[in-house]
Amino acid sequence: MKEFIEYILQFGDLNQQQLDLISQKATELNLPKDEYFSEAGKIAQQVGFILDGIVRICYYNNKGEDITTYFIDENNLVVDFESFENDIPSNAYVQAAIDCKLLVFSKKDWRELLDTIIPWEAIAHKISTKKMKQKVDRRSRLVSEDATTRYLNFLEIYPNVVNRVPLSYVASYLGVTQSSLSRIRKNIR
Amino acid sequence: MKEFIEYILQFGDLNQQQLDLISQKATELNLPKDEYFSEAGKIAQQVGFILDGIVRICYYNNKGEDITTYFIDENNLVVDFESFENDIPSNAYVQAAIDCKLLVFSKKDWRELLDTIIPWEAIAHKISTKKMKQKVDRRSRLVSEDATTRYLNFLEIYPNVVNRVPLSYVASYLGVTQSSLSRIRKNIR
DNA sequence: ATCGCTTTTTGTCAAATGGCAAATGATTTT
DNA sequence: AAAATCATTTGCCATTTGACAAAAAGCGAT
Repeated sequence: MKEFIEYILQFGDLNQQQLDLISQKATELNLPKDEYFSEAGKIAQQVGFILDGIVRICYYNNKGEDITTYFIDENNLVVDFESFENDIPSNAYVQAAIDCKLLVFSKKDWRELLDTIIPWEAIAHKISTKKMKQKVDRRSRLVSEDATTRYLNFLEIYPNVVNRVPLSYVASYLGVTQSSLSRIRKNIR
Repeated sequence: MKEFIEYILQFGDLNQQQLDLISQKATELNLPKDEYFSEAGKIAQQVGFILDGIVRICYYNNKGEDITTYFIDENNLVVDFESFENDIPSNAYVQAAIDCKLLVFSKKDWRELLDTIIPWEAIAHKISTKKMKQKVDRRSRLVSEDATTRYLNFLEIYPNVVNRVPLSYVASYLGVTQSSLSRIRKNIR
């Protein structure tokens, strides 16, 4: 819980009473590898914070290939805000890439926090904006680089991910085949 | 102005008095081709709405190449919300890809609207979330497709852009060289 | 129409990447 | 430990794309 408190205090000030209220709403959730946190076509029902593990965002392209578009690791929020806030179906899967331990807020509780804690909305908004911006920037920089540069960039951005998830997830994130990525890794060594 | 009113009413209800107030704050701006609406390293100072023209978001990668990461065309908002709201430097250029006519709100006026018109914040938030989500999705889908598919997809998403901006902008957006894109176009015909 | 400039197309060749299949390695189950 | 299963690496060849340079096309100013 401490990690989450620290996380949100980066985005705004809250007093002890408010922090206690937030703590009360959080529940722990163990999400085993391969299970979904939320699914495409369904409305996101919860906000999560990763205490331990790695989650990936993915979808199936028109060839039916499973494409990872993002990784989220420890001490970060997991939520499709657009789906969650507006009650519209998400267009991506959020799946545990490895066994995860999450802190979870239900939509009901999250909305209660919004109503009760005045700065909460501003904090949530800041987090959401910052995270989406980060995602746009990261993915934008994937397009115009060669595969090796993309991989090196990936290592910088996600130092704690590469050796914990299957190669195929990283390959689809980078937009190369698994065999190409394997060769790229060989050349770097 | 009518276009802008219609645009924002998609995201929430406002009465006539509120709409008038908004109209008063808007000023028209002609932005000639190649001029910047906002620049990397500087704090975004205004919100724009494109009445006519096309704007592109771009940056320089570590090889010094000019990379377009996004196009924005008529009847859409132009703003780096993260920079604008938090007064932090932007990391991208926003440039007129062709001559543009914009509706512009200064930061001061925009904040006055936030203070005066209660639903304004929620509307701005919805727009910002939706636009960023769209951007993430569009760019995500660029990585895992081959160049021809990416181009066809571009045509669908930006039917009004392709013949109005230089080929080189489209090429860097798609992550291919200008000559490759030229060949791809030839093969499609 | 012509000149000068920019943009786009094309040619040639080299390098990067993909597709497929087999081999190797790692992990789990029996 | 052996078998079964899954993940990763490698080989081979075809295809795509990039790099570079030259030609062609488009466009505005005169």
